[in-house]
Amino acid sequence: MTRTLTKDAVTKIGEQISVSGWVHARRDHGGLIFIDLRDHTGLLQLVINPEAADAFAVAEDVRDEFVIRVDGIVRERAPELKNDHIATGGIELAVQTIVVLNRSETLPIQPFSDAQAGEELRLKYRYLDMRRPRMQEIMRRRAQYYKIIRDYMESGEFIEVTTPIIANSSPEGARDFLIPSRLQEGKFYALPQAPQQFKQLLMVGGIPRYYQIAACFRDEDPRADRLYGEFYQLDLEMSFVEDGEEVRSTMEPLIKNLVTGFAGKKLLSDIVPRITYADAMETYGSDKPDLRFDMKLVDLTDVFVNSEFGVFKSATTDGKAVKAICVKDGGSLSRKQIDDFTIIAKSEGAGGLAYVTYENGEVKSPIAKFLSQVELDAIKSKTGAEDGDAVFFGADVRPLVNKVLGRLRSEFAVHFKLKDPTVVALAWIVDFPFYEWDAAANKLDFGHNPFSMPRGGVEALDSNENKLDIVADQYDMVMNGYEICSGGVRNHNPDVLYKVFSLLGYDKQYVEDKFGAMLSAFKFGAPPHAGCAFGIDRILMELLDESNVREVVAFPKNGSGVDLMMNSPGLVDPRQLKELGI
RNA sequence: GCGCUCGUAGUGAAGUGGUUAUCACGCCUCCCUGUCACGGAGGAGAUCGCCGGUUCAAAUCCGGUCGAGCGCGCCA
Repeated sequence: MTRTLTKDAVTKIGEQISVSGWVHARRDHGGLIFIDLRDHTGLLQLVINPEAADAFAVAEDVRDEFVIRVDGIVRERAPELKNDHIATGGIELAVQTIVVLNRSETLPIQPFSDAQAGEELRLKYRYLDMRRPRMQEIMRRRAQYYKIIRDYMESGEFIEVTTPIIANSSPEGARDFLIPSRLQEGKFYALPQAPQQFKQLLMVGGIPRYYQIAACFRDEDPRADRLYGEFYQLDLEMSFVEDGEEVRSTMEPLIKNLVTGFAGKKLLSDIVPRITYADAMETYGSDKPDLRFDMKLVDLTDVFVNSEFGVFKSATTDGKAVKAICVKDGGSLSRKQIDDFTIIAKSEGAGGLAYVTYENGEVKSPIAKFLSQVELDAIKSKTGAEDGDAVFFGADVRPLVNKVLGRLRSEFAVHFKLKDPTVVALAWIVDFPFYEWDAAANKLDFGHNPFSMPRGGVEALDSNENKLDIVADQYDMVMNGYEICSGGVRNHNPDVLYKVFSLLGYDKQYVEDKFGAMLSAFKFGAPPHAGCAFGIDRILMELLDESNVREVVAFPKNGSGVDLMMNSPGLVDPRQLKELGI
């Protein structure tokens, strides 16, 4: 007999059917046994009467999560016996035979309990955790998400190309996963951190638009929004594109559709703002601001040029700044809570956290006595503070002030619950600086991506006195404070590529050694091109309201890079090592 | 590498110096013919992550260590 799904049993009243699944629950009344049979479509109540003696004997021994096949007659339940809580609650299966297809030991975790097991156990027994409805839902949602992405890219005439997984170590960027070569003893492959060079070579190869849901591998410590080891990007590149806006406007509708159509959330604004990196840092203190709430940073440096308050006055010269954020209802914060925010400010490098609060038209503040009335009035008018609000200050070198207040802005938003989970705020952050100052190494370094084209080309590289002022047509997309995409207009000119590296002290030979394929390819008519890559695990996490990327991945590694289920990484046989010359 | 937090039956939790370490779920045995979170009676199950210290007395306090989560560094 063909197998019937539990959800389809309702259409077969009076018929004999065969159903397979797991024993979800068993209720033994002594002379009558009920079993809730579960398959991927739902639950179906089985009724086993003593008259079916063989089946009854089997049912007495069956336990939760046994895998069984049952035959029986579908019958409608009497009105008083119907169960509204399940889709098949109007019917039940009067069982004739039960076959145990597989037994189950008592599960080490209870997937169907309200109290969910700790993550360590869930990952060790992921195949059991996956039986939970929530995990089942996430797997299906992920597949739908992939389909929407693929359909969009295909309709935009992007060509899917699979690039090598066994590739080369790259000198810049994240730590590589290395693979020793057996045939070329002493040499190594590496797993790609991203298909960056391959996709650029596809452009030279005349592929007009490329995309791939690409596996990327990085041996860096994870975070809640960052997986260890491997993760997936929607990677794409477009040829003959000289302005990043073309990439941004091409991809924006997909992301909007994922937000509204796929996730059913509201867009904060249908117009996705373009914010320069410089403006983002000045206004939000972050290059990935959460725009669901305002709380902008206000520059008050001018107010304190002649201040009596030394801390502020001394921060008005030499590239320093006095800035503030106004926190609505901030006056409700307790002394203890302000102390906790002060600890956060200090952890970001601030010396302290000055503040004023407004209550019944009066200013209350530990620093009020150092401030003139003119200054107090300016603070109030420039920040727009009202009764009940608090204004917090940062006074130090400008980038540090931005960073500290940017962090506090996010923390205040969490405290005052301003991050509406039903709303998604998108933004493009554009014009990233090409170089940045690496304070630890005391040298110039690449800001984002050495393969992007500095605005102005070679001339800009030569003419700019301060190399930190050079920007690139390089852009990130930000979703609710998460960086979800990074891209740029690429550098397809060998001379410019030599030049950008030479400013960091790398000679021609170094560039040729490391990027030989790209350099020689660029000598044979490389079209201008631009692209980007979306972090699709992270986007899915945010769209499905998960606070941890591991929740949207079938078999993630834990924070120590260990697969608790498979026990990887593991030891290998010495003979394998010998064969590899290790 | 660093910081913060956590680690108690199979699972999830309670227990902040003092009897036999508590509860729920799960598990085992018996009873039960309309349950669907079935019910009833009984039972097993914990060297309180590990090592050391303080104390008359430690799950509880202290030090170390291992593991986990979050954050920083890192992630072109």
